[in-house]
Amino acid sequence: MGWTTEQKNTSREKIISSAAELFTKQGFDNVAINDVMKHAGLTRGAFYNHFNSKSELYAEAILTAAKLAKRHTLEQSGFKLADIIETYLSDKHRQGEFSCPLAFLTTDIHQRDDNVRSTYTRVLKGFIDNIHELNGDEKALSEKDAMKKAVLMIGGLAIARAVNEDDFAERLLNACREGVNA
Amino acid sequence: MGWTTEQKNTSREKIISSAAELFTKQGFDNVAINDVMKHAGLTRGAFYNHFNSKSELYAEAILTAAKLAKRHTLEQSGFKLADIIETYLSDKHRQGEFSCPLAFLTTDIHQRDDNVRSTYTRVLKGFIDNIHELNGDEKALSEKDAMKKAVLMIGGLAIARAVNEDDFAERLLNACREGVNA
DNA sequence: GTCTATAAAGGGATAGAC
DNA sequence: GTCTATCCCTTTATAGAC
Repeated sequence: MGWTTEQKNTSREKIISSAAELFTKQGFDNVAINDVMKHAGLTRGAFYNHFNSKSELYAEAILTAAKLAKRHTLEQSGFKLADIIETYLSDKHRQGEFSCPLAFLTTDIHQRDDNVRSTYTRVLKGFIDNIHELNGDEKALSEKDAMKKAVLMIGGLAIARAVNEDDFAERLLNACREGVNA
Repeated sequence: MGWTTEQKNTSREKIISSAAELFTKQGFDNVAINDVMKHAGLTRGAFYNHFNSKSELYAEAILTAAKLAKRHTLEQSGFKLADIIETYLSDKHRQGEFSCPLAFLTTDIHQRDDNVRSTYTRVLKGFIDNIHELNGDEKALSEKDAMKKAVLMIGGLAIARAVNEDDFAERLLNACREGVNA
């Protein structure tokens, strides 16, 4: 039989991008391997030819979801920090039009294995680094200040998504927008 | 047979306090009804005599867990806002020596039903109100400022718990402590 | 009200054919 | 590499005895 590595890679990519979307929006436990494979146009049995466990896929999905969210955010806002904050702490983000795994999966991560938690930690560090870079060299940001901004963005979005009152959530996002820009 | 309402209430309280502890630390999906009942010294079958569903218990557990966390925090710190922040954003809290459901369950809530989300929303509003009260009348806090403090506390703790590097988590908590006090 | 037993469904992981 | 079929375990919820 002729299965090229290219075909295998294509399947793998499809699985990961499906997982990125489903896991980020629904969390680890609410998504079955079957869901991911169906979404990727494959069946269950093929899964273990690409990954050793659901958890391993989850870690990959977090990386890809973070890249997708970053791309989406920059495309919407350009490279000015204030605009990026506006996009990140927007109602559209809260509604899931796009989805940053740092904010959508925050408390899910603590329940997972070390591989997943290390991945999350790495992505979070990248997020904080980006804040430094986007801030420009003008008014040298301390690590503390960058962390505070990151927490207001990620934490603010996570909390606003938990709340089931739109106007209250909007006020929360608004307060955070102001706080990050301060 | 003589089952008094008092005995029923005692059982109910045991179930709820067990649920408060287990759910808050492990999330909704990682705790089975059986776990809660065992922890309460009962068996599965008795559960549905007290609650209609796992989700209904979860909502009750969030209320009780919030009260317990508040009590613990105030006992540790007294009523000065700066001390309370110190306790809330402490390594002990991150390690689960006590557990605020707002921070431990943040992204879990979005996956649940409206009853649970309403409960979370209510507890969060109470948290923000407490910030106002504890701040004293001296320098009238705006709603925005109280929300920013709440997000730095709840979000900061939630994120610090996801991270699996102690020193990085400690720097995060530290940045938030400074941010809330500012 | 609590117990044991069980129904009924879901999901992670594996086996073997193609 | 992907498919169908299946093992096996967990879990929510219910039934009926005490």
